[in-house]
Amino acid sequence: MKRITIAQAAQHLGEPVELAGWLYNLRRSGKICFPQVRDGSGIMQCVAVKNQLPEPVFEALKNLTQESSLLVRGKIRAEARAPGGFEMDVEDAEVVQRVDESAPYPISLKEHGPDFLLDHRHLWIRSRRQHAILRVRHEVIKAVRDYFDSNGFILADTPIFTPAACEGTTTLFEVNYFDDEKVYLTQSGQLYNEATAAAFGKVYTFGPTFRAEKSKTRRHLTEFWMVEPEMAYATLEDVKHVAEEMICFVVGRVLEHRQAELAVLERDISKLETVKAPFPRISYDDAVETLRKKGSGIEWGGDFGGADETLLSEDYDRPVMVDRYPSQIKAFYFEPDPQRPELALGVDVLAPQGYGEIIGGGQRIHDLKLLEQRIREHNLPPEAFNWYLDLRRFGSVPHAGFGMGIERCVTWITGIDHLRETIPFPRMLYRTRP
RNA sequence: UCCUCAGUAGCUCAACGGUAGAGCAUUCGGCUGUUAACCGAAGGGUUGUAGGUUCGAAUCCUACCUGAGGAGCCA
Repeated sequence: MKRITIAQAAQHLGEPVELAGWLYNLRRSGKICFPQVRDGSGIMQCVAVKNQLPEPVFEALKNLTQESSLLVRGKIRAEARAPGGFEMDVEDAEVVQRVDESAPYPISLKEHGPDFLLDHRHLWIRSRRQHAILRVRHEVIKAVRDYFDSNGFILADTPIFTPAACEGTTTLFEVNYFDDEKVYLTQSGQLYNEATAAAFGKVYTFGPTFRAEKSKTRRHLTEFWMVEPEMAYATLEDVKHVAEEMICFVVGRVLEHRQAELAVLERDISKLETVKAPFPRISYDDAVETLRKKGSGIEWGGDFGGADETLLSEDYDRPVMVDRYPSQIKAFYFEPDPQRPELALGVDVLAPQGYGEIIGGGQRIHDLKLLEQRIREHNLPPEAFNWYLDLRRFGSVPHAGFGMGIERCVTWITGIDHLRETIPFPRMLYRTRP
């Protein structure tokens, strides 16, 4: 008998097929029962009728426990009464492993608190909502990679163990293993991206990133995934264009391929359909002025808080780009604005509906003398940056890039309220298990 | 690191100074179209920990532990 996935059911109506999965839920009467089987691709309601099945098969199904693994065989037909629109008439079934009732599956279909669910994350990811979120995550990552791959970018991965900080040493995880020097977990692949961009022209890195920030908010993870493109012979304007085009591509892909998942999550699709170029562009100066009119206490020279980002984004139906921040609140490598050297040629992209910053990037300093000066001003160890300075000694060119936090992007697109649900196993300040 | 809130049955919660309860889950019984099925019954508790106030504390006080939200910082 042919084994199919539930996602393939519509192509196999009326044929004898086998599903291999787990018991999602079971409703039963005396002589009929409705096991709902999930197999990772979907959920199929099955119907088992007592007088149409061998006694042991019916009894085994009728008394099966939640999340027991099983094989079911039968024919699938369209059925309006079944969730999903299809239903299998069970002709045979085989229990692979029965969950013992003395220690039943802990996650019921009722409500649970976050502490309990996070402790059971290894099981929680089986539930419908988590399943939908992680499938959107997969689509976002695939779309991001497809976008860069089809626009001339080379994937050039950067190291996880790094000898120096990108943006300061306070938020680094130290690794005590290497004999000759202190090594840290990467907080950004950007410095290495600049090297690979000078080798390949347009590159991106995609991987995990670590920040030892004592952050306890719904927007932070200590370990998160970031995609970082970098382009040689590029400016701030190129970054804005690529960021805008990439976001539109990613949102379009999710709308195209993940309608079912967005429906499970009850995402208001109309809030995503308006995500089209061009995105509004405002300067930091104008943003501060707007915020002060809206009642924020922000002073020129300060960075935006979460509330400020929400205030800024609420005027728009698509992401907004804010550029030219004061250099003092940006990393050492930002190119100064030639018209106003106190400003950095950096841009942040703020997602709509208060989801905050999803992209940060800009143009890098390409002048050797200026970069050396900035390294001194930031009290960074010059010897660690010697190779980085080589990039300004050997064919330095204007170049630019950005980083997008995958989890923040998925949080926005799925419309959920906490980014911990957008990664299979979140790592947070006080949570490293499972 | 700081501020706020919360810890009661496996889970979600109620009881707010006077005998610790409900729904779900589990077990048993009933039901041939259920939709987080329903109906009946049963088992299930050192109220986060330690001290204190009181005739009496889940309830009030103190400290600690754990978690959540937020600030700062960031994607």
